[in-house]
Amino acid sequence: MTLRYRSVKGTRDLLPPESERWAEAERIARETFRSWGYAEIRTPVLEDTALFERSVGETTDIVHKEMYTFPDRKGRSLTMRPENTAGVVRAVIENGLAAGPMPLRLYYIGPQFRYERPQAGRFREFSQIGVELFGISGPAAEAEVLEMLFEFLRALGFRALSVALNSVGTPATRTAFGEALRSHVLPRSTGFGEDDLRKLAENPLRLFDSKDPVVRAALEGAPRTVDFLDVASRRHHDEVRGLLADAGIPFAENPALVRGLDYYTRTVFEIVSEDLGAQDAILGGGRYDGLVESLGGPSVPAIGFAIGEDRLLQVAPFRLSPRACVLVLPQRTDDLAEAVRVAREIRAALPGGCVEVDLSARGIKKGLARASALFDEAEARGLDKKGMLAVLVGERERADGAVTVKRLATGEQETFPRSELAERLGAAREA
RNA sequence: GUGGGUGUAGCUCAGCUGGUUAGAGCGCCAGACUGUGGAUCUGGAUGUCGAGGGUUCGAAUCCCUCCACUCACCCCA
Repeated sequence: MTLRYRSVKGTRDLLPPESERWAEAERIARETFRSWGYAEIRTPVLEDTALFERSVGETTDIVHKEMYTFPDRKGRSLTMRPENTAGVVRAVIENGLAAGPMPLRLYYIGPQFRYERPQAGRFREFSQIGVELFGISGPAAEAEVLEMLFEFLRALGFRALSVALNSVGTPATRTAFGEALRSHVLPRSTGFGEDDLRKLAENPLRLFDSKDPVVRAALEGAPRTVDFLDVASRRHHDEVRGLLADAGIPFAENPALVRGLDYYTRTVFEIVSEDLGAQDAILGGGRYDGLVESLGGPSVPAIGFAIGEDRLLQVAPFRLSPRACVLVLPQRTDDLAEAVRVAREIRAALPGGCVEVDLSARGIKKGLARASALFDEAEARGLDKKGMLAVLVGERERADGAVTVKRLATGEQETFPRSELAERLGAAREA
């Protein structure tokens, strides 16, 4: 099959009923975050390329080789955001929010772009649901953000997830740790690939992400980030763990956890799922106390996380709650106008349900056959199977000012005056 | 960027070591059937067999190149 047009590599169409699940997950996210005092922020997809080079880190792979960067018509270098924290921080500074009352609580939902080879769970256009909390340097910030996160995950039906936790300390401890790590690995680096040698030279922490057995072996007995923490970071980390335990949040220390973005300080965390492929991280986050200042704002501490919405939805156990559904079947096109009026009344009587008119008006038989097909798919489409009704509008009904209501699950049906429609359907829904 | 796998109808796939008009099931449309369902029967539409080139009397089938999809590395959500 040779299609003239197809979606761009790494992008995809989200079709019903999956698109309905996304909408529901986003609704739950908004409801949860709002109840904790977080408000939505929407920032542009396009930003100045330098913003990401400065924030995400010039030695990271994201900036190195994964950005959608291009010159606009005036020759300015623009980039489609590979993540949303940098844009949020830029917006917070630019609009004066960083100088306003703290804490500042924000969340976002939207598409992000990275120019990578697609594979299971990884796309060039993907969506993230993220949260950023500004202005709180104490461990209460970690506790709040993680407790809210777990409330959201539980609302999506997750039960067994645990968050992996580590501390990368301050930039100073990070540098010291990097040096120590390099001295440990360098003598054992024979057999390293080109990429790993580059990482060793530029950003040795990143070696922890490697799946190469040679690298893994070289990391045996390597120093750990926690051993290099300054006193304050050490205490901060201990307090975070205490607060998480108090809040009943399942977590596990992971000394090898090093996030891929350079701006993290102290706390970093992530959650992985066994039900995904090789790309198993469903969310990641951490503290970034220096980022606001380094992007030209005041010195404001901050913490946040980003959930990969595509991966989240792939493994989230929740299902759509069933909706009542009514199909109005005109016998012939002559009956269509009346059927549309009947449907209008039913919509008013059954808020939150769905009412469909069979616009093809191909006769009662075909209409009911179609209704049956819909009935079969009801559960997959998130419809309330038991409550599905067909409303027949034909010659006889119009002559008598009546409608016929048929319950699809049982086949029982009843004809009654149109004036009783709302009342009868209300009762039928209860039954 | 590197490697593996796969490309035949809307979907799932069959098509043996090359053989002439390219198939099945499901789905779709119509009729049987102008007022009662998931059934049945009949008919119909949709394919440059991923694309281009080569070998051959003859290619969906063999060879080459390219493209797309997919999985993994890398990296991350």
